[in-house]
Amino acid sequence: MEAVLGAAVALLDEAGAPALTFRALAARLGTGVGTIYWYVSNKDELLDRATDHAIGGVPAPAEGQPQSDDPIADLRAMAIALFDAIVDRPWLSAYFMRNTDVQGNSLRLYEKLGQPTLRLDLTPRQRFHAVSAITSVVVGTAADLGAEIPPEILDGTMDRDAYLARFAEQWRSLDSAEFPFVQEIVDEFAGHDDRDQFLAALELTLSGLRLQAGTG
Amino acid sequence: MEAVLGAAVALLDEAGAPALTFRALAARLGTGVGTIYWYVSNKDELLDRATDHAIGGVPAPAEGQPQSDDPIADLRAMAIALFDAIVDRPWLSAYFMRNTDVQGNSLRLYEKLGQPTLRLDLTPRQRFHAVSAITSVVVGTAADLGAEIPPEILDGTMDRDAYLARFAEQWRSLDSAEFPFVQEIVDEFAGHDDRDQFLAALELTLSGLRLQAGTG
DNA sequence: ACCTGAACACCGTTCAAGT
DNA sequence: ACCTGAACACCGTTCAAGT
Repeated sequence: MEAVLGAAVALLDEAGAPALTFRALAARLGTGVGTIYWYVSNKDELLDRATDHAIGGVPAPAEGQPQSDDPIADLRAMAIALFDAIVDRPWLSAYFMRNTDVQGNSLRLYEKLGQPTLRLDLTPRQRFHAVSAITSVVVGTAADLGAEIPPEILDGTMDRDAYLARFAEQWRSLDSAEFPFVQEIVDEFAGHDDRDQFLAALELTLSGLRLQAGTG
Repeated sequence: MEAVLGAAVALLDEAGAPALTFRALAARLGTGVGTIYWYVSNKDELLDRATDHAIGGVPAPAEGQPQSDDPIADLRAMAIALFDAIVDRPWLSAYFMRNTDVQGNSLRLYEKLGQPTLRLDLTPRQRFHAVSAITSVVVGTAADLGAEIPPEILDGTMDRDAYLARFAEQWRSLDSAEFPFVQEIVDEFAGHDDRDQFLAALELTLSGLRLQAGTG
């Protein structure tokens, strides 16, 4: 079982979700396709378990210094740790927290992410919504970061800047009376860094949360 | 072409992404599979165009009363309109804004979503990040809303409350010393409404944004 | 310019058969 | 209890051939 998940994660890391097929997995394990079905009842469960296996390796930053005096800072640190894990493994975003029945590690990470909210002056409902919001920012931005990468870039045929520039050029050619906003942000888009984009989105949510908790 | 996209959207609406196959589409159109490849060069492009086709039907709430005196309120209205559109058609979330080359309607909607930020006191970069953050909240929460629905529920075999209750029960059985946060929010989770969750996440981002813009 | 559908190389999943 | 791999019913995509 451990070997199956390890090989599955390896395949996903090497070439993304499409690379994980029962045949490829069986070949890597040196067995037949049927064998895998003894450990896992279908592909969804395979992906759920592989995702949870990978999430198990996400370092909990709160491990060393259990908690700072600022819960918001702890939330930020956890969110960034999760984001970094997903950036390294874009295939994670599609299956994270999909089924906590099978995803014990994901549930533990969810707990870690939520604990700092217990030190904020919020209702249970507000805490639940806050953590959902943060998770959604992390998974949402990390997901379109993974989706954004077209085959041309992975090939190395075209680099990311050139890819963005192509869009930027097309956007610049739009009528500026009809597309004032797109014109306004096209330069930002052309040179944008995904991590900055994520951090900015996270900061908006966190400052909204700080306001809601009446802290600072 | 129009007919192809119409039929594709119909298939997606009826049974989700897995239902859209070239064979099913050809059958519905009364032609051969090869025909579709004359209009579209592969499945990704088919999904991009179908998504954009559907996005074209999203009502721009700013149409009637072009803008209120509160840009934040206009942002909220646009975000909610987009969320509602995606809730009705969960398959949208995976392809929205993936390729604006082909997605003219999506770009127009992105523009509409961004325009209110022009009336806020922000830098271009802040405007870009704000709209990205809002888009990410909308798509992120709407996406796991679509993913959350397992076959058992679509069948009608089990209703949503019972499904959530099953998880809640499992969560309640966890050690409360190790999982204090999960224990704290389990009741909220069990009865949660996805729309409320989205609205709460949106509100956190918007209030962070209002703070950043120094308005109100 | 537009359509056709057989053919190819893949999938996930099952199952009778083995140890 | 665990493994095997041929077989089945599907995919997306191509292409020689038609109008």
